[in-house]
Amino acid sequence: MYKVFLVDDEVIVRHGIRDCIKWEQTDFVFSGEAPDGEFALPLIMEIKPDILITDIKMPFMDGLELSQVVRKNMPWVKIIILSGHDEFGYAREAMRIGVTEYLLKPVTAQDLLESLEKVKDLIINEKRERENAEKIRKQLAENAPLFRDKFLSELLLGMVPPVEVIDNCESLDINIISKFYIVEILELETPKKNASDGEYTEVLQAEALIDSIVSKNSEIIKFRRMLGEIIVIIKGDNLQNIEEAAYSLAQSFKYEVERKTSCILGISIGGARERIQGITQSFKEADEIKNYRYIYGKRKILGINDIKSDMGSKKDFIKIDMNNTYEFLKCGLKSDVGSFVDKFIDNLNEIEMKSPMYIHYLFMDVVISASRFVEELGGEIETLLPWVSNLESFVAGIDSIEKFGELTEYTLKIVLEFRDTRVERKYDSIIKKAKEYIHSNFANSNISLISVASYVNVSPSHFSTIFSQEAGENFIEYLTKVRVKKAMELLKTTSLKSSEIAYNVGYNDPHYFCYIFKKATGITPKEYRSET
DNA sequence: GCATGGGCGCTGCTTGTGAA
DNA sequence: TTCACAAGCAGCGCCCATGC
Repeated sequence: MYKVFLVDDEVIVRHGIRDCIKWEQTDFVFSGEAPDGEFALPLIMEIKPDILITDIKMPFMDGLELSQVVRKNMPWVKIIILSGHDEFGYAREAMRIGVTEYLLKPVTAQDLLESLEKVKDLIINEKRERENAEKIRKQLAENAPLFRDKFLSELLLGMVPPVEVIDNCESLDINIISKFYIVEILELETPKKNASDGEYTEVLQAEALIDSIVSKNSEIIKFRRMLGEIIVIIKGDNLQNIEEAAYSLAQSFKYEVERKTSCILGISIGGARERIQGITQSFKEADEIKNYRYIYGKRKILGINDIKSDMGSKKDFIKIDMNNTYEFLKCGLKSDVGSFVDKFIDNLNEIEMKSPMYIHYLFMDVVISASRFVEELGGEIETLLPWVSNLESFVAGIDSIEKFGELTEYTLKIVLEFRDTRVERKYDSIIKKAKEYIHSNFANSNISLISVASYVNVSPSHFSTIFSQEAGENFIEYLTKVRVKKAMELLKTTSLKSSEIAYNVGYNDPHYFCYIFKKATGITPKEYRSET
């Protein structure tokens, strides 16, 4: 019910409104009346009505003055002005004050009820908007850690304009302002192969150790980009000090993590850069340095200065187009493998890059291209070339260009054979596209067979049939598998409640999520989280 | 308060069939 | 080969209850 308070100096008008409307048949209750503004004010303060109906011309305090005071002290009260003055000045003043309705006398019960209904709708809408805003605010607060990581990831990639960076940092309580920045990428690896061996626990323990170091230094912003990869942004006012701080910090991380856990920690350090945009530049350098860790060793702390000489020779290095291998795998013939590899080796001779380090690097690139290609065809490179699972030690055995040529030829032939066995599967591209769509949208609870079928331009029933045939499982089974896998990751790597994880992986009902999780894994989310 | 389980009903998915 | 249609069934969300 909405409380209505009436102010009018004419008794007849007051009684007319009070008695002519059958208040009990409406959503309104007549909560009080007064002959002028001054008399009305204390009553309004006490009764706290939802709607105030007031005449304009009254002794002591008129309707506009009263409206002004009420708007100031009780902004939620909606005001309906009754006036016998059809003058623009009054209406304009009423609008300036924020009066909701303006009615000209004489007013019938029907007119007033219509106005009251309009005001009621306004109150309901405002209430709904307030509730929605509160809900959104609450959700934002709950998901703040996720937003923080997402925002910082985008900052690294240069996707956020500087003005937005500062605004977002303020709202996320991140102190970003500094003269210089250095980005470090920390990569954690465990010797164990799967989660059940306690890999997660080891990685989480290592992260906790890194956290304890970071928490002692206010000049560091740290976040997790993905499981096992931590980004550290170091701030500093002085070029020399910030570089020293970055190396010293990296050593502290490495010492603590490798002494207290079985994790291997590799650290890539970008150059010191000025301005907020410099964070992206420093990150790009650190990211590039990551590639060199395959050459220099995974356990190393590598900075931009450590590899500058090698980066300089890259202009020659790029003469060998890395995409060639991938393109050859897509279109080449088995009979052409020999000549393709010969051409590759000729290029190597031409640019005089015969050191084992570069040969190892090139062979790795061949394997990476092959691996990418096989995966796109739905296969696994380890099945075709078992030594890939121990690539580093395998590559270390390549000691000449001849050996490199021999192994490259063998690798390409195996992958081409595999490719030729797959060409018969004509739905591969549709299934692949569908799976990619599912992986990008599984968190959306509205994803459905129909939406995916529409995305790949196939009718739902036909899509359902070919998906089951080609993927070996039906659409729902696949979607559930993707969701449960993500949920397992979130359970182990975040402190989100299981209900929040349910929403994050696309289930609107935490209970149903729990049921599905148990069905898929044999244990409940809670039991899974507490497992070590 | 949160996680989980049981039950119920609606919705959407799967699958078989037939037509274009 | 692709699609539409229909029947049956599983998925999903909601409500209520229980245990921690």
